[in-house]
Amino acid sequence: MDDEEARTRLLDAAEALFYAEGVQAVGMDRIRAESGVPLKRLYRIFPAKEALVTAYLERRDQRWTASLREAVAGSADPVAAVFDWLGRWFSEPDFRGCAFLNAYGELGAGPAGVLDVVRRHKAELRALLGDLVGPDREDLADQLLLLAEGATAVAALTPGPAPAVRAREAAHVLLNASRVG
Amino acid sequence: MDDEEARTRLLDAAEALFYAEGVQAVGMDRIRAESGVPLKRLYRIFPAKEALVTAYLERRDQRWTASLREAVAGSADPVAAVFDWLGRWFSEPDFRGCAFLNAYGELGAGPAGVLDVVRRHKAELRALLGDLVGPDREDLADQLLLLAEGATAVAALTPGPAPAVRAREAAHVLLNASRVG
DNA sequence: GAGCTGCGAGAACGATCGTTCTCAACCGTA
DNA sequence: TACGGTTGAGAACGATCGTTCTCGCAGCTC
Repeated sequence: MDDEEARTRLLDAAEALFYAEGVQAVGMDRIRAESGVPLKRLYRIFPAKEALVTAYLERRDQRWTASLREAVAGSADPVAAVFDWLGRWFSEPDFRGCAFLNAYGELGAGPAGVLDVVRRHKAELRALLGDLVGPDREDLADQLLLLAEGATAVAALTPGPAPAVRAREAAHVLLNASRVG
Repeated sequence: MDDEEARTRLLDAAEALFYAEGVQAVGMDRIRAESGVPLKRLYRIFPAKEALVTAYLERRDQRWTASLREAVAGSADPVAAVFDWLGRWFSEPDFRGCAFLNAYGELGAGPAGVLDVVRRHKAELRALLGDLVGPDREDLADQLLLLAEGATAVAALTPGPAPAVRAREAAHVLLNASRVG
C-alpha cells in the first residue's frame, strides 16, 4: 500500500464516519481501524485532524459538484435535471443532509479551513445554477438555490425524493413567471 | 436563587453556548461557569447532558414558534410576514442557522430525544404554513416550507435579510400561480 | 552477516470530557 | 448553643480525545 492508496482509504473512512456520525463524535482511532492505515502513517499524511476534515470536505465537494454537472450537462431540461439528481441523492440509504452545512453547524467558527471549503462548495452550486438560467437573471438563480437548499434541509429529516419533486414543480413555476416578466 | 431561576439561567447559558459553538464543543463546566449555577444543582435539575440539550431545544422551539405566530397573526399579508420575520431573524448578530438542524447534523442518530424535538419543530413550521395557505393546498405549503428552509440554510453562511427577501418574492410568484391554477 | 533506516503495532501522555464525591459552611429548630 | 440536613466549591474519577513515543521487526547497503 503506497501513500496514495493510504490517502484514499483514509478519506473513504473519514467520509463514511464523519458524515454519518459527525466530526467530533469520531475519533482518530476509529479512522485508523476503519481504514486499516496505521496511526503513524495517518499523521504523516494528515498532520492533524483538521487537515483530514478539510480534505474530506474538499474531496466530497469535487465529487458532488462533478456528479451534478455531469447530470445536468446532457439534459434537455437542465433545471429539472438538477432536482431529479437531488431526488436520487436524497434517496440514497445513508443520506443525512448536506455534509458541508452539517460540518459548519457543528464546528462553527472553529477551524477557518473548514469554513472556506463550505463557502466554496455553496458558491459552486450557486454558480452552476447561474450558468443554467443565463446572465441577467441573478434573482432567479438565487431562488433556485433557495429551493435546492430547502429541499436538502427538508430531506435531511424526511429522506426520499419527495422534497426534490416539490422543489422541481416550484422551480418550473418560477421559470415560467420569469420568462413572462 | 430558587430552582426555577437556576433552571432559567442554565437554559440561557446552554442556549447561548450550544447554539454558538455546537453541543459537543461545550462542556458542562462551561455551562456552570456561564450560568453561575453550581454543578451539583445543575445535575439535580438536569440529570445528564442530554436532558439539558433537549430542554434547550424544547424551550427554543416554543419561543421561536410563538414569536413567528405572533408576527403572522395580525398581518394583512401573512405569507410576506413570515419571510419578513425570517429576514429579521437572519439579521440578528449571532444568527448561525437553524439550531435544530445544527443539532441534528451534529448528533445524528445519537440521543432519540433530540431527534424528537427537531422533528416536532419542523412539523410545527409546516403546520403553520399549512394554516396560512388554507386546506387543499398542501403542495403550496410544502413549497413555502422549501423556501423558508432554503433561506435559513443560505443565511447561515451569508447572514443578513437578503435570502428572506428573495424567498418572499418567490413565495408571491408561487402564490399567484397557485391562485390561477 | 553487521549495521543503519524506516515502518507498523500499540502503549503512553497530557488534556478534557461527563459525572460523582468530599467536606466545610450554613440553615432553621430546640 | 447544639444539631441534622442541605448546600456550594471544587477535587476526584474513569473514560476518551488528539497526538507522540517506544520498541521490535523488516529491508537495504557494505
